[in-house]
Amino acid sequence: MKHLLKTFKIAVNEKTYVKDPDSSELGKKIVENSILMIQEMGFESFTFKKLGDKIGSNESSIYRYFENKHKLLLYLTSWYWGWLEYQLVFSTNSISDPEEKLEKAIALITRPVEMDASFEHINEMLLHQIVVNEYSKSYLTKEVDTENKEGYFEIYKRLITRMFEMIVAVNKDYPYPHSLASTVLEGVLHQYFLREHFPTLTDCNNQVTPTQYFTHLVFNSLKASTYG
Amino acid sequence: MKHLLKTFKIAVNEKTYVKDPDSSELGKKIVENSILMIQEMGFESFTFKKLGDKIGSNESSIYRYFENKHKLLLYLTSWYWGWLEYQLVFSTNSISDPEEKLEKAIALITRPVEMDASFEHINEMLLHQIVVNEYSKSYLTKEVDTENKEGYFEIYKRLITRMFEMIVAVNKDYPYPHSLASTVLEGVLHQYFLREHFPTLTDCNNQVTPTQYFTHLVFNSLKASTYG
DNA sequence: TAGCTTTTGATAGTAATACTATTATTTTTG
DNA sequence: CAAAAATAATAGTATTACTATCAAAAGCTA
Repeated sequence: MKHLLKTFKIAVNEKTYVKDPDSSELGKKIVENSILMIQEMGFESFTFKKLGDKIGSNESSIYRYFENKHKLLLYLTSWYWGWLEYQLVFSTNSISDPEEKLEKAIALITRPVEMDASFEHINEMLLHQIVVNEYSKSYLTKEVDTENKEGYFEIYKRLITRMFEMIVAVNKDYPYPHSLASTVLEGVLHQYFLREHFPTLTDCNNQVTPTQYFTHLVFNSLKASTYG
Repeated sequence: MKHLLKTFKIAVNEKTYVKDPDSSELGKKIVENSILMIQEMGFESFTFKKLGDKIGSNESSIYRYFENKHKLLLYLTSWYWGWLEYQLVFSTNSISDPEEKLEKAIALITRPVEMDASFEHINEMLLHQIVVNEYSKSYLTKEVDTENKEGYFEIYKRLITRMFEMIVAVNKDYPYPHSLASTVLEGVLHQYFLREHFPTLTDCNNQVTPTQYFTHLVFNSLKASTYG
């Protein structure tokens, strides 16, 4: 995907970082290599000490950018959702037919991630893997309500709301548009996870895409006026 | 729910424990109080040391029952899925009509949990909360493939397979029965979570139940022969 | 380019976690 | 009652997740 502006920036909640990692080389190195390391060793094993060693920098320097690894995860995943939202808006904006628009939106949200050369220090495909494997951990915490109030999940919520609006535009009488939107957003991560680790629990594989499954799911839910 | 046999026992993978917690008073105390504590403070803050203090027992004694808290979580969640599976089989067994059977199955899986007096040391409602908040963490790990091979997720997989079979029995031409089954099982936990922490992202509330939403979702997917 | 500010690095230190090992004590049971 | 099993107590280790302090380097500015 090509951007018109070279200086285009994904805006994430400023509370996720102490110092904007986009503002320095070290900051970008922290983000770039944290993506590589979290994907490689998993969020649990990942530490700022190890990251410091890897980038030839000091643990204490990393703490000047992110309070802790939880906040870093919030930063990375917010960035991902912001990036996805940008693509969603960009590519559905001009479509006026509601069904076509929703179909396009589902395709975009469920498709395999492609690299985006606009952000040199971010490997979007690895970041997608991180979102699949770790995103739930960012909200399945005792602090979720506080953090929600502080706006850490705004982008994700906005994305779901956009899907909600597109669903309503197709069928204003469908009774569960919020739940359907959140099911798709969360469900697609789950199907990608299952395809990798529990292939017998999903139909998604080399022949069948998550896009086909979720398109079928959503449109048949919306066509129906019976049941429930 | 009443059982005919007082000695009825949910069978979980023996590898989850070092010594069967059902085999002693201390074991039952560990299980009972770990449920209370994990629900209260969250899995991350929960430690064997704190549990030991709470039950007036020693940390080292707890290690003789469970290798670590991850294994304890696998034990607790496996127990929950085993308990749910038992209820599912029990209450759908006698139903011959496939649609009615599937409808009953969805209702059971999506309904709010009721207490079961057969297991005195287990608070099923709190355990359900734990499954909602922590289950993903048991498989979103770097060890998932090894642990899957070792059978730690067998009961959950069997539950999904049972749902899969019921779906196929209703419509053998539906192209995504595995994905639909896994979406319902995982999605219902998610909807319960959203209802609690992100009410704007779900339609489930005091008026609308997860059962209604998922019943609608599944049956309209199965009725359709078009799309996708 | 000297001098000031900002950034980064190095070192040290703390409380807690997640264990393991050993030994002592209590409880069970044959 | 003795032996075995279970539990408790204590100590110890490596690692984590930080915080604090000070030194060095880089950048910027008069």
